[in-house]
This record gives sequence, structure tokens and C-alpha cells, in this order.
Amino acid sequence: MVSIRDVARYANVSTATVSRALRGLSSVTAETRARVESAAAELGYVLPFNASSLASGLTNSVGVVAPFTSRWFFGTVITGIERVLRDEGLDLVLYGIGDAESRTRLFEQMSMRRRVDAMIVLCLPLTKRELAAVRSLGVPVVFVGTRVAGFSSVRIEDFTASAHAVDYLIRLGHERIGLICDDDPAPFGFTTPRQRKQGYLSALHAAGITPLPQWQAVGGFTVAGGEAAMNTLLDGDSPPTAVFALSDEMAYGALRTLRRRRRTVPEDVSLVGFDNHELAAALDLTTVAQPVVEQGSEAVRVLLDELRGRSTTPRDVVVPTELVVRASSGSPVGMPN
Amino acid sequence: MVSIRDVARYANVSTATVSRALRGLSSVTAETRARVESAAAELGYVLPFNASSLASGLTNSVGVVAPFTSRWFFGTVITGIERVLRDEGLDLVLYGIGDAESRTRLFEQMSMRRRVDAMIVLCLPLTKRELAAVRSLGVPVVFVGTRVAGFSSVRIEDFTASAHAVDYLIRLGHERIGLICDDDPAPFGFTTPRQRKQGYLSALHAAGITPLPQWQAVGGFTVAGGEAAMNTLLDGDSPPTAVFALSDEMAYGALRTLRRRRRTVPEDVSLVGFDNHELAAALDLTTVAQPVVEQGSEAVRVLLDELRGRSTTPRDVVVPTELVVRASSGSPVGMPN
DNA sequence: CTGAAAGCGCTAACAA
DNA sequence: TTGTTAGCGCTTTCAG
Repeated sequence: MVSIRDVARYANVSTATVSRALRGLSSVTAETRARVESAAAELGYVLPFNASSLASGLTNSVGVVAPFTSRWFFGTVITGIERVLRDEGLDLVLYGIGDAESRTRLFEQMSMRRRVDAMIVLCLPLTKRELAAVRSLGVPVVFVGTRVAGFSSVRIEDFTASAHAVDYLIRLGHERIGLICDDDPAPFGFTTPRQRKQGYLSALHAAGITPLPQWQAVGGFTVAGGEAAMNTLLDGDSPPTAVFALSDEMAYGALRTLRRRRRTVPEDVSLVGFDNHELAAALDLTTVAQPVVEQGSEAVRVLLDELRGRSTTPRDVVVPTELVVRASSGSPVGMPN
Repeated sequence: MVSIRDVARYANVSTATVSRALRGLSSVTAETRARVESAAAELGYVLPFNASSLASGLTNSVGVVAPFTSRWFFGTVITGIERVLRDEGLDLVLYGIGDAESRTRLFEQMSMRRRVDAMIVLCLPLTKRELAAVRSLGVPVVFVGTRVAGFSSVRIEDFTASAHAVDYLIRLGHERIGLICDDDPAPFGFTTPRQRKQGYLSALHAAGITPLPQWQAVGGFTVAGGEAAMNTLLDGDSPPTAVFALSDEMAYGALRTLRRRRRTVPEDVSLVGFDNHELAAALDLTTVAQPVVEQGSEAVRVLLDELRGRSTTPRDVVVPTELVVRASSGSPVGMPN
């Protein structure tokens, strides 16, 4: 196995110079660097990660903790994260916690200790215990999608965005506006559902509308859940003429129910989702769009600022959302447009 | 920073014993192991990855190369991979190659050299050059979704599955069967599209049907592409009464076109997709289902067998597909059911 | 800007 | 089964 010594000999310099040249340190002549680089290329040499890491104390890796990797939102954030990390020459180590058991295990053993230089946690409000564990890592941590005291975060304004979407339905003339939400408290401790729900309530309140209990149904943030929830809503007393689903995926399920039960959209029921999921356009779904790739890449930028000492106080980056109006929403029948 | 020596002192053993106990080697008394483990827990100690790695020559990491992480298929495979890796105590390092530039960069610098103990490559037929580079890593490599000479693979039978789906349409009574496919050669060098297309052609051929050129349209494996392709198909001479889309996402786009152009499904046009994407059920799409999480976990199992010397010859694991019939397909109008 | 040499903190071989 | 000790292959002082 070719070592740094081979390269040093080949390029007629010391191993220290090889190390410096290959890491791009500025304290090397352009000419020397060129010689070292061509020697390394010639011999097919790259600095072995483990030896460098041991000597320098850095891992050149960032850990990403994600509850799911298969859901569109998470996969898309990860795309944004990965892209910027790789540009910076950092590796992305993925920690999935699909269920309670692996979550416990992850935070008990803290296998990322001394394994990563920094961490990004996706949409996962941590328990006090978990936060303490994460803090004990002693590395910069950025949260995406949730705000956590003492840490940086990148997120959207769930409350405001939801209120705005519901307000749009009110301005269309709707008075009976349903909600497809999640259990409260939500699984995994997600806080997003509650904030979006508060936005819904706030908008109704501002318009002087008192929401009836039968206007709310639990959809569990899945397509199947949205489907069932819409059935519940339609079966209630004085069913809503418009429905706000807290995620596009629940809205897809709701659309299926409406199709099955021969309700036309938006004439019988208007529907608004949340996310601008990749299929929202294909399904003509009005929805609250959030920049997802950008939240990932922005999280890395914030992280790098902390990692490289450019920033020392936690930052809270809020990225903008936008209501995208498509064909699934309109004024209730009998209203002028 | 607490070191292995601190733990050794605390537990009254040598550092070697601490190392053995913490790695779960069998050559340690249960009693000793317990003492070491509690000492480590007490002091919050885990074996630092870089030092262990340098001394042992192993990284305890597996590299995963994926062209996308945001697409459902890839995110889902990664879920399967991650889960098994973590159970085995291995880390997953993600290498995304969303564009040609990052692909080139990855295989030029081979940043995974000495960084991972093994690799999984997702759905990416590599060029000769890239294969040579990967081979030079000297670590086990498993391909998911493509078969590569000299390496193990986990995949489905694209050809057979497609032929079967088209044959189903033929048996329903369809004679004019369209195809929404991809460019040939496909972007990234994907081979899947061609194999599925061959399956389509083969099924038609077996039924004595000569496919007309206007029955084929390019959809680029995206929703928008599927939408456009379906428009093309409908505008052609003697348009098909059934359409086979090589991916569910293209089928979604096709559904949108059909909805917009007031064609009913399946009365006017039957539609069959491929993947059993998470939304296929919600959209009532008949499709070829493939086990996705399982392909990921199976790939890891194959990898572990090679990594641990249990297997030395490449294996080619083919997982089964299944045609899932839903409401988007039926006999052409005028046919008895 | 470059070189010499002393670690970085484990693991593996060997001995007991 | 456990302890002793010599590396693993760089990076980082510190000199020059």
C-alpha cells in the first residue's frame, strides 16, 4: 500500500510537505504543490482518512440524523445537504431512526461521538435527555425544521404559512373549513403539526369563525390517513366546503376519497395542502410551498460557519414559504368568484 | 478527553482488555466485560473511530453511491440499507452524484478510497473507467438494480416483469398498446429503461402485434415527462387504448393528461405503471410492484457475506416482482370483461 | 517555505 | 483469558 513516504520520496520532499500540499495549505510553493500533486496522482495516492483523522483530531464528516429517508421531504433535504458537504470535501454519515428502538439506541450509545465534526438533525425535536447527549458531543449542531434553544436552526414559519393558507380559503368565501392534522402530541415528538394547526385556528379566529370539532380529523401525515380523514370529515354534520391538509401527502389521500365519493374539486370541496411535494403540480393541488433543498444547503452553510469559527452565537434562519394556487381550490358554489 | 487508559484504570484491566470487551470479542469473561462496560458507560467513553480504524485497518463504514436521494426509489432503498448497516454497527457514508460533474469528481478523486470497507452502488451502470476505479478500491462492491460482471448484484427482472405487464394488457383485449419510456441511451447510462422496453416489445411480438412507432413516447422518468408523452400518444394516429409507463411517476403525469383531456380511465385508456410507488395505491394505478426496502437490506447482507469472507464468488440476487391490478386498467370498451 | 521528530489513541501479536 | 508493547500513517510543532 502506497504511503505518504512513497509520495514524498517520489516528489523529493518531506512527508510534512506532502501532507501540506495535499491538504491545500497555503504554505507551499505552487511549484512544490504541483510536483506533489502529480506524484500523488501518479501513485494513486489519497490521504488516508483514518490516519489523518487521528493525527489532526478531525473526522471531516458531518452526521445527519433523519427519522426517515424515504419520504420526499427528508430525501430532498438530504440532497441539499449532501451537495454542499461534498463541495466542501466533507463526508455525510447518515443516522436513520425509523423507529423508537433505533432512536433510543442512537442516543444511548451516541455512536457519532468522535465520529463526526458536526451534526444536522432533521425535524426532530429532541427530548431533554437527547439534547443533553447531543450537547455532550461538543460539536456544532444545526436543526432543520425545529427551533431549539441554544442551537442554530433552519426552518419555515409553520404557523404563519398555515394561517395564510387558511386565510386564503376564507377570502374565497369559505366558512366551514376542515383540517386534516395529526395526533396531538404527534409521533416522534414532531412539533410541526401543532404549529400548523395553530395557524389554522388563528386564521379562523381572526375571521370570527368558531371551528366545529367535526371539522378536524387525524390523518397521520400519510396518504392512507388523509384518505380516512376525509371520509370522517364528509360524514360529519355540516361538512366543510374547504379542507386544509397539513401535508400534501394527506391531501393526496383526501383527493382519492373525494374522487371515490364523487365529490368534485373544487366545486364541492376545495383542498389545500402543505409542502409543494413533487406531485402536487401533477395533481393540481393548491399548497404551501417551502424550499426544501435550500433548507438542507443552508443548514450546512450555518454549520460551516460554526465549524470554522466564523460564527459563535446560534442563528435561526427562516426561509420563506409561498402559497401556490392551483386548480384544487376555488370559491364555494353559489359565491361570486 | 477520556481515553481507553482511563477506562482501563477504572475497571482495573489493561487497555487491550478494554478494547476487546468493548468490541464484543469473545475472549473476555462475562464478568470482565460487564466491569469494562459499566466503566465505559460511567465515563461516557466510546472507542474513537479514527484511532481504532488506524490500528485495525478497518473503517467500519460502507459507502453508498446514489444518483439521487430525493426520489422515492432511492430514498427507500437507502432506508433498507441503513437499517441493516446500523444493526451491524456499520456507518453509512453517502455519496450523491446528482450531476455529471459530481460524478466525474467522485470517480476521479475516489474520495472513498481508504474511507469505506465496502460499497453499494445504486442503479448506476458504471463506465469501464469507473469500474476500474471502483475495482482498484479493493473492497467488496454490490450493485443494486444493475448486473455487473465480476460483482454481486441485487435486482429485479425488468425484462420479464415488463413483458408480463404488457401481456396482461393484451389478455384484457388491448391491441394498440402504447409505451412511455426514456431516451435511448438513457441519462446516466441507466440500463433499466431499455430492459423494460424490450419486455414491452417482446410481449407484443409474442402476441403477433407489430408496434407502431407512434405508440412510443419519451417521458424521461418524470411526472412532467409522462404528462407530455401522453399528450403525444393521444395526438398520434390510431392512438393506443392502453399505455404502459416504465415508471409510476411517468404514469402520474399521464393520468394528469388524461384527466385534462377528459379521457376516462380505464374506459378510454388503460394505464399500467412500474414500481408500486407509495402513491400508486392512492391514485388507483395498476403497476408492477418491486420490493424496494428489501433490495437495500439484501444488498447489505450480500455485502456482509463478502466482507466477512463467508462468500467469495459474486452473487446475483433477483427479487420477485408482482403485477398489482388496480382500477386504472380494464378491457377496452366493447370487449366482454 | 521546508524538514525532523514526536505524538495522535488505539489494536494485534506475543507472552504469560 | 489477560497484559505488554510495538506499531498503524499521518499531522503538528519547532527549527532552520
